[in-house]
Amino acid sequence: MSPRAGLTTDAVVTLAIAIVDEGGPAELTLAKVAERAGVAAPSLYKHVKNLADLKRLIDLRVVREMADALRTAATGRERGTAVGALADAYRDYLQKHPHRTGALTAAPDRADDELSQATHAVAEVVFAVLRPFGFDHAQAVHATRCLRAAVHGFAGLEASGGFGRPEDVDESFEVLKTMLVQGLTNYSEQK
Amino acid sequence: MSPRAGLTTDAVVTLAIAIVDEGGPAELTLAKVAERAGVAAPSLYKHVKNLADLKRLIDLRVVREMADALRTAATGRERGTAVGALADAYRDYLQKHPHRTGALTAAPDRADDELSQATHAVAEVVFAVLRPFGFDHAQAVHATRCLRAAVHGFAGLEASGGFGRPEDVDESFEVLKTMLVQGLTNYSEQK
DNA sequence: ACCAGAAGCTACGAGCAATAGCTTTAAAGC
DNA sequence: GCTTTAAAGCTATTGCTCGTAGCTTCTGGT
Repeated sequence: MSPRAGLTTDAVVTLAIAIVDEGGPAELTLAKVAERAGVAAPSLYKHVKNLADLKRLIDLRVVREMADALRTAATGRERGTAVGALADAYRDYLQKHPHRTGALTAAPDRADDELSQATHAVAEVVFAVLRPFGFDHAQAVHATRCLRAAVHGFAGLEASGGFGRPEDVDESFEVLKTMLVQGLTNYSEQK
Repeated sequence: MSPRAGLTTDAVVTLAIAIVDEGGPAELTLAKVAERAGVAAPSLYKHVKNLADLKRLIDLRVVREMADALRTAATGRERGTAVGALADAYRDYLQKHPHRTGALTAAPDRADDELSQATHAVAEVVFAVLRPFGFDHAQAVHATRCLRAAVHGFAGLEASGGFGRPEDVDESFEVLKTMLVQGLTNYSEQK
């Protein structure tokens, strides 16, 4: 089944992610992946359709990892605690892998079922966490968008070095979490 | 002073931004800019140091435009109204130019005075809007980060097509604005 | 032992950024 | 009005990248 038993698609993706993590998405090049794999560049096409496909596979893995991280963080917690844990997990992930922000920002191609499902899985976790707040469906969608936007925005800006000032970023994030929990509570009580 | 009186640096940047607006940042190439300018590619180097420099000039213009838009939106308004206007203006700008999100996400190089000053100008507007809330300096920094993160996150996700569901995005943004204004108010009253 | 297919290779073409070095043109000074 | 000078443009070239074509080699199954 696999002569030389060398590379696999997963291994290529792992090497590619390492390059992204080290130098950012712009540094990703098939030539560099091939070098790390100890292989000539064209050989990669046996495992990956092309560069765009490789990027898609990276996004897919990142989104799935994030979904897992969020699920883990949310289990066994409720309401404000769960929201806070979700936010912390999201931020932690991007702190550890700041160059992966793009994978979580890009909208999945509508025709890409695998990736669409993976991003859907992320939304599912958030939905589940918001359930105890008692939103109706439309409200839950609005609340999910707000939560995701705020946390993703914060973590993304932090990851790209957008917070230049010396003030403690952890404290800023605490303020944000408080705002969100209070905001969600108010939103669920009103109307 | 200018033989042929053809191109200027500003004109090159304008053409480049048009390309970004049409097809996204990945589509930007010196060859395409040259084609639109009616000039051979190497001629561009008389007006721009290199591709990275061109990208920096694009970012600079975008950040300055955003600062202007926010300033305009904030003038003559106060507290909640001003915060809402700021948020709307930020979102409006990225709705009209969805491919410019990157310019507002990237942290300015610390050594780049011009760009640093431009981003500082944006923060100044937000600071000014938050002044009536009576925050101390550290609080103002935290509040600015939260406000920016939430609005930028929302507008950025919307710009990249991240809100797939049919529910009204305007309404989601109204919810977010309400949360922010209430959150800022609470934050200013507590402690 | 053999054979089919997967995994690797070399060679090549096209597109892009960037540099070198030359030519043209327009503005400024006399 | 002519000359000078420097900016603005050009062609040629290099190096890097993605991607394809086509060949070779190794492996696993029968």
